[in-house]
Amino acid sequence: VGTDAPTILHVDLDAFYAAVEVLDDPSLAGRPVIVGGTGDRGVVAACSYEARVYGVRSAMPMARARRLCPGAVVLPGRFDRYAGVSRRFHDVLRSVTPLVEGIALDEAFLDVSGARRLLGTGPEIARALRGRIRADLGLRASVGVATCKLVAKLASEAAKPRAGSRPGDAPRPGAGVVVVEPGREVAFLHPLPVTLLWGVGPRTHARLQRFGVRTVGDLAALPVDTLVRALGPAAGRHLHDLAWARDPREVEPDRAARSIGHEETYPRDLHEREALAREVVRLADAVAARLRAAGLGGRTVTLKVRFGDFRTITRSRTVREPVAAGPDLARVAGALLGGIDPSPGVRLLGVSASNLAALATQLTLDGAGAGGWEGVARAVGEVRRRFGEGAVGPAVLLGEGGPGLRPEGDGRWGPAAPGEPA
DNA sequence: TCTGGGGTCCTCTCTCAA
DNA sequence: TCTGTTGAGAGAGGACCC
Repeated sequence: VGTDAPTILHVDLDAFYAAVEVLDDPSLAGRPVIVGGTGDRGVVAACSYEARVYGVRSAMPMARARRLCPGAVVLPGRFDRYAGVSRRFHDVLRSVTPLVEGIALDEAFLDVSGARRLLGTGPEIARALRGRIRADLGLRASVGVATCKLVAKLASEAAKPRAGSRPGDAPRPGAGVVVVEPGREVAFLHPLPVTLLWGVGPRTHARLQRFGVRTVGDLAALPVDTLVRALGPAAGRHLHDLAWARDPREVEPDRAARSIGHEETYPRDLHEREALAREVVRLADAVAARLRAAGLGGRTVTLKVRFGDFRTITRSRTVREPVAAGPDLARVAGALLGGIDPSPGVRLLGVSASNLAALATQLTLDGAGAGGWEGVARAVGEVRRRFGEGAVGPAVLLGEGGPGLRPEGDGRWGPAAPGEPA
């Protein structure tokens, strides 16, 4: 048992995508801004606090968001730009400690236990970080300081600004930094709504409501056995521990990816096998490009199909040797597609690779292994790097508006509206 | 109201081998 | 030889997160 509790920070940029858009176009300041898929099937990826007053939330269908807030500025999003800002954000964090675990573009945990001697107390580091993010990036961050990840995360949530209560109201600034002192974790946690806990989504919440659980305190009062019966052993025990602020998870700086995939929702359902087969090639090509960039191959290839009625199935196959080349991925995924009846109409198609392993490049450069596609893939990567994503790609995609990957960001939150750049 | 795309982790079922 | 046990791995689905 350590005599000194760890000091964990959770840093979260406020309304990240929308804030970047305001940064790049100051005329948007103070207006409701919504970033996401602009087409009929798009969803909200992020929105400014001025939009939240109207009830707009992330993950909400864009059609509904537009109805709730007709005056909003709706933007398709520029993923590359956000990723660039995110890199600078993480650079700022790593200037404090190497123990930074990125959770998303706009969010990270820091273990500053070892930095305290040099840089001051947790709260002092938190305030300094906030200031540097504001000065260097022009963005606002909320920071939670606590002895474990869960409490730090909820503390940063508590530090966030709040939307006003009536349309047109200005947002209310948050505390910016919220500190939960060691020993105060349970008192902080128990009054909070149970839905704030990591792992309590709509389904689990519905189950918990049957036991009258509304707050984290209610959850903590439930016997573990009851929870295990209701939610299963892993989730039951885990949530019970969290409700008592027992969260031993460490900050892990270098988490390796477990899977790499691409999926796409179409503006209209696809019914024809040929069109779907072409899409599988395109998605496989996209996955292959990212696998190669990471120097990885996948042994398991999964095809995901969502039908018009939203029923979703996956079909997967595990092969002996990791594959990374587009044609190899496409062959496996295409075979899986062959076992599926597309006649009800396919809304979404996805291809992903898992069971990842480092690629044995030396063995395959001369085309001796992995189907002989490695050399070709290398050349394709080089041509795309020099001449753009559309410069070269699978022949089957010719006449489909260019063979290559779409630029990152386009369609990232659903199909674009007609007339928008595709 | 009509539901994105990037993922992670867990559970259940089945098969096969020891 | 027959039967039961166990564990690993694959495959499918589901819940959840940002």
